[in-house]
Amino acid sequence: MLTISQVASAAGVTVRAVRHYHAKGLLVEPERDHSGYRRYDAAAVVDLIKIRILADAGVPLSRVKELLDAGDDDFKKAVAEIDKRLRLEIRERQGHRERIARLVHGDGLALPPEAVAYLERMRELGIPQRIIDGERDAWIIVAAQQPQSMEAFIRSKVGQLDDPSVVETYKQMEALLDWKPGDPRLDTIADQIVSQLEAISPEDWAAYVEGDQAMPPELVALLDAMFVEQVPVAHDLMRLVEKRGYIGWTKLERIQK
Amino acid sequence: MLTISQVASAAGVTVRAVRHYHAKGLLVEPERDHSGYRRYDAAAVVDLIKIRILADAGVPLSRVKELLDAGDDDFKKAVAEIDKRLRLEIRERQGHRERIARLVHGDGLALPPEAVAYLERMRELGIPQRIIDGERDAWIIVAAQQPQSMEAFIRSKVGQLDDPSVVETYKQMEALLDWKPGDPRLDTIADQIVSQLEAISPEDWAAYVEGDQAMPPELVALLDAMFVEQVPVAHDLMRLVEKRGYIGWTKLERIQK
DNA sequence: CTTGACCTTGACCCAGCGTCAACCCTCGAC
DNA sequence: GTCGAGGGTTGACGCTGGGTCAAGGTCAAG
Repeated sequence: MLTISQVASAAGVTVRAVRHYHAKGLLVEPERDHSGYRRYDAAAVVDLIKIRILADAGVPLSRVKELLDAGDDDFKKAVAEIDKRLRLEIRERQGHRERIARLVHGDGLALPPEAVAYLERMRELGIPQRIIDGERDAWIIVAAQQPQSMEAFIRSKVGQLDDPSVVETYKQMEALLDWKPGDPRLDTIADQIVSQLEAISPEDWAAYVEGDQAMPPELVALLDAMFVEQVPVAHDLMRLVEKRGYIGWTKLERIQK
Repeated sequence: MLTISQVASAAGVTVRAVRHYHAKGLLVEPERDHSGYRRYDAAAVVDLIKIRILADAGVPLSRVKELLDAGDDDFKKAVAEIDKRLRLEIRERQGHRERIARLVHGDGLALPPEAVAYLERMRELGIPQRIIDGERDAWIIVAAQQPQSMEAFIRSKVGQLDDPSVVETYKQMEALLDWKPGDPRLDTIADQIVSQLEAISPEDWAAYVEGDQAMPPELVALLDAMFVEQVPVAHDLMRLVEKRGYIGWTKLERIQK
């Protein structure tokens, strides 16, 4: 006859756990001796091991209880499902490994490789770090909300970097970060931006509109808000661009005149 | 400016979680508007996404807090450790998959393949199921306590099944399960067992002793107790065998005369 | 002005035990 | 016999990461 600490150590669990299983009805309470101590037979050890195998596999104790007095068929089905969950959890963890790896690598946050490449490209082209940081934060938010469309979004942006005047505008943007609302130099910038938009060929424009189509309006609004928030003159600039026939920022649209 | 539900949905978390992160000091409380509502900027979304990446990877929130304001080096070290844990968890789950698979397969419990093979061999030899069930339960307990030595233990037992008289004794054991203490037929059984022990060659006996060496005494005691518990005449039988010069059951030792 | 959707804080609830607390029981040594 | 160490007993609170009320204050639209 075994005491509670003996069954517990034989099965590799704690005394507290054994009592917990009694309380939950997973393990039948054994006889007590004259002094009220629980007295176990060795079969209890086997029962405990069964319980641990299931519990270790992540089965909630309430479910373990059901399974212990389930038929052979139900049991097999349940085990198949547990196995499915385990496989899923393994895949999830593999995903988490990738995501935390991206936290340290390169741009220090969770972005898919194509986005990292895009930001890298900007750096190569000499675009100021502050601008790139702003872009990065925007992409992080996009990646969190529309991970499956990231590739398409990036594709529609990456081509623009081939135009030297676009790169030039990005470079000028850094100074603009510190301007105060009402700065007269904004007119020139607005002219530049609009002339670049006008220079886009109709096919490219169509592709661009197509690519941004998938971006939900509230995400566009959020990104615009980020811009307005972080750049004091953003609001002024957007109004100037609007006067010249284009509305928005993240997603620019031609206004009907 | 964003409300709490807007940042929450932008980052893919619940409103409750955002407030929880404030309470835990993970996310700085933003300004409140005139009515006491929290007002967020878009940077909070990026912060939240960072938090989620770490938390999803299984990092406790208290640790996440430390990591958020840790230096680059410490952060990298921490991420390396998180990754190590994730890999470990993946391997654990793979182990759990095997163990639950063994729960349904074959002998219905978590035994390594060599033990399953041993029990299978017993069945082939026509040894009664009740005896095999008893063996199985014993092996389960051994496997739980000394998983690394299972192979050695099994090896030291499996050879014995090649002796037809041993198999014969096993077969007679079934009837013995139902005998009452004091049964006169026990003398014959004890004689049989002892004559089998005497027939073992000195080398085999040495190998047998060697193999059982690794089994800790308390485990031996537990298995003996199991035998005594489940077989009413076990105690009598052990005393009869003892009179003939051998002590124990799970692990038999010659007594000095 | 009302309505319904949001916001606020505070408090309780869950698993799966760990960890006291306060008390009783047993066993071996003296 | 009695003392102390080391079992056992029940009961209650603690921890994580929030979910889920509750009881009210606000906001925007009709």
